[in-house]
Amino acid sequence: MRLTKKGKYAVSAMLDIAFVQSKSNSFVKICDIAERQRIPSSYLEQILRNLRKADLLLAVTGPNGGYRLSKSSSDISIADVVQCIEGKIDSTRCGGTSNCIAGQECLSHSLWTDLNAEMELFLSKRSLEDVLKGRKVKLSPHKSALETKNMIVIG
Amino acid sequence: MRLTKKGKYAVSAMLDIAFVQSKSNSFVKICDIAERQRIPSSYLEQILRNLRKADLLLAVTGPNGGYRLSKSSSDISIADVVQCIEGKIDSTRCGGTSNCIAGQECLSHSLWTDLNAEMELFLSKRSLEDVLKGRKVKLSPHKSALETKNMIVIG
DNA sequence: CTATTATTGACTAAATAAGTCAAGAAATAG
DNA sequence: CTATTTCTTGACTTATTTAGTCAATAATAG
Repeated sequence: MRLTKKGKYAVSAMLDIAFVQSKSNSFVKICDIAERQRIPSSYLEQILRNLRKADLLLAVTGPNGGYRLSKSSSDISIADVVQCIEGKIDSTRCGGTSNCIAGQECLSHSLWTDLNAEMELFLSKRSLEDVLKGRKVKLSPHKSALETKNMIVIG
Repeated sequence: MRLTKKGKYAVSAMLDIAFVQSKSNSFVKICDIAERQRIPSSYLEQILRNLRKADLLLAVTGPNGGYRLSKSSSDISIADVVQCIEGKIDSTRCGGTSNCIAGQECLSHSLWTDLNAEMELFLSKRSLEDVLKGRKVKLSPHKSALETKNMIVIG
């Protein structure tokens, strides 16, 4: 299981949407998420696109459009989000074929697959809601231009 | 905690050395490890160099020289090896400063640090010896040139 | 119609990982 | 002492992946 900036952006974006939704019920725009979460918006486009294709998000085009979660934030795990973006990554040397070396499964093979399973379990036990509730969400104490636009610091 | 091919090569090499040592007590040469584990030998040089600098290996130059573990295979964890090669990597967006966004710790911050801790724990609970014992080590059933050179398939 | 917002896909740039090389230094067998 | 074996070092190249950009398109509300 790989974990890059892209996957973390995705989680941040999903948490942002989940949070906004829990307050207002309106659709959330790419540019707003990008601004709050400090993610390049054209990059975020790509990411949300994939989350939508995986049916984790719903999108509505046009004025007052934007994104919403496709289901409750308690029904979407962090693993769902990460796997959608990073893909099913196997962490073995052989690419999961067990043909590591000269047609044999290597000794470290199960070490890596076990580690992988461990990570997946960890992330699948945590829903967006769990993570949101894990911390008090508060407005930033600073008063920058961004923050006055109802900035939510939920990374 | 990052985990690249390089780190996996390192683990394979350490397991190889641990295994050979458990049988013969002789020093293990780079080129033999490289051949058995299918690791480019000039790349492996780099890797073993780092393991040696970190005092996980001892090296002896000259005829009949090579490498040995600096301590018992039960006293070297997979985490030791991986961290030596990959470095202490933090998996947060902020680089561990907790200044993720606008000076605030992001919500996902502890998610990533917790995941990191989980991985580190997993790998530090497993010594080279544990991994070696986890699987029957056997000679390859095929009879290639390589295998006849006492090839040990322990990846 | 017009403004707003997502959609798409091809593109570039930056970063990192993977691998190579050549010259050197240490140890030892003979 | 000398030749050989083996590790040592650091700079180098190449390949791969990640990160990010852009411009044109489609959908929808008012």
